[in-house]
Amino acid sequence: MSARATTRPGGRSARVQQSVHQAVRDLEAEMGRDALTVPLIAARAGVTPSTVYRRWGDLRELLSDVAVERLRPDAPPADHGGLRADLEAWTVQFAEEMSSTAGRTYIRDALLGDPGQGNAARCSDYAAEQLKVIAVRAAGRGEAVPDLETLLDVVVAPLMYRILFRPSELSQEYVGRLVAAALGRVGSPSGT
Amino acid sequence: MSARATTRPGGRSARVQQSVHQAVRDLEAEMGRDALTVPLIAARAGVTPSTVYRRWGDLRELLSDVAVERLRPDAPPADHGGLRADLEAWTVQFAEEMSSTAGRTYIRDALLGDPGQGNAARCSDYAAEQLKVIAVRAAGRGEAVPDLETLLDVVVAPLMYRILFRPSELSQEYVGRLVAAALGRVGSPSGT
DNA sequence: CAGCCTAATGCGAAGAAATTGCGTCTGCCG
DNA sequence: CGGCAGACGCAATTTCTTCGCATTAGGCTG
Repeated sequence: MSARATTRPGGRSARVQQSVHQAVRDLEAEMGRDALTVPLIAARAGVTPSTVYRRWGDLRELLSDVAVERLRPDAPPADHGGLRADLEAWTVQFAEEMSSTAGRTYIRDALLGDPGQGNAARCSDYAAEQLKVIAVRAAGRGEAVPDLETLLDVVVAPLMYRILFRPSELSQEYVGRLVAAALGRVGSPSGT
Repeated sequence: MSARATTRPGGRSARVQQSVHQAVRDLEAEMGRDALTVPLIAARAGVTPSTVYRRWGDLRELLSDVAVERLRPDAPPADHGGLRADLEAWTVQFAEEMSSTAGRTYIRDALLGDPGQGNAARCSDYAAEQLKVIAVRAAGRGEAVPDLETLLDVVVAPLMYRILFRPSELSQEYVGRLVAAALGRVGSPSGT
């Protein structure tokens, strides 16, 4: 289980978590991610190392928590008036963010320090939520929309696979082809 | 770059690498992966910790190396007489191996301790090589075969995405659907 | 085949990080 | 207002990590 705020926003636990997360972000920007250590972060956050170890277990889990937080979308997908436009815009932005050096690092961090796969699932849920918004919006316009599972399989999965396993450029044309493939599968069966 | 045998098979370096790799496999089986430490592995391998640190840098990279080694296919894909049968058989086996607890751990280890993405790329290359064998074999029979990039996008990527990000069962029916989707895309454009 | 040369390993010490027990304090709840 | 549970600070201990130096194995040349 990840360390989430279990107390109210004003509580001490919440303050400590916020302070530690902020320390991670600051130090990451200042000295680079590989220079991070628990004692260093703790000192910057104004807490003792043992506090960090007790709450997060180890550095990997802490970084995983921070990374997931950074991967959370900050706004609903933009509305471009049509399913294809919405999908393409969202996918291009997604690909850019995730394939950047920082994005890849966050994904890897999120995947790594993650005993129960919970953080990885949250990453996927973020994408799924965004896609669902697009899908519902399109359905409201009366458009036929691909299944959510299909979108994840056809659009998101290939992007993430390339980002994680096959360092290569993700051209806009390629992204467009993925979206086209998804749109060609309206109504396809899904599920595992 | 990963620590590979740069000397001849009989050299001392090669012996040390083999010994350390074997120690990792043994200890992983005996005490569980989370109990592994560099000093522990070094002691079992009959070397000093500093040797391990010098050759591999840290525990993550060592585990990454061992994981990639374990993910290497031990045999070419079986020949079932037809493209669809070959693809389905290979994909089912791939999905089973990779979604097992051990498989997931190896994938994560391979991804993690990997500065230049080299080990992750090797994982992808393993799958690509196997698929290429199947594709060439089918082409030799005169069958129309999907592009290799398409196979990776449509078959491998969704499997890996689900394994890494969405802990769920991979039914044989689902695998069959992925293969069917790939076969329906014979001659599709590819590339990034 | 003998002897040198490079590179990797062993060893040991010093520094840093991780783990743990115990006392204290915060803040929630009766 | 006072108790109680959980979280935190502190400090000692253990373990891991890094580094310089000496040694040795194995390749390479003459």
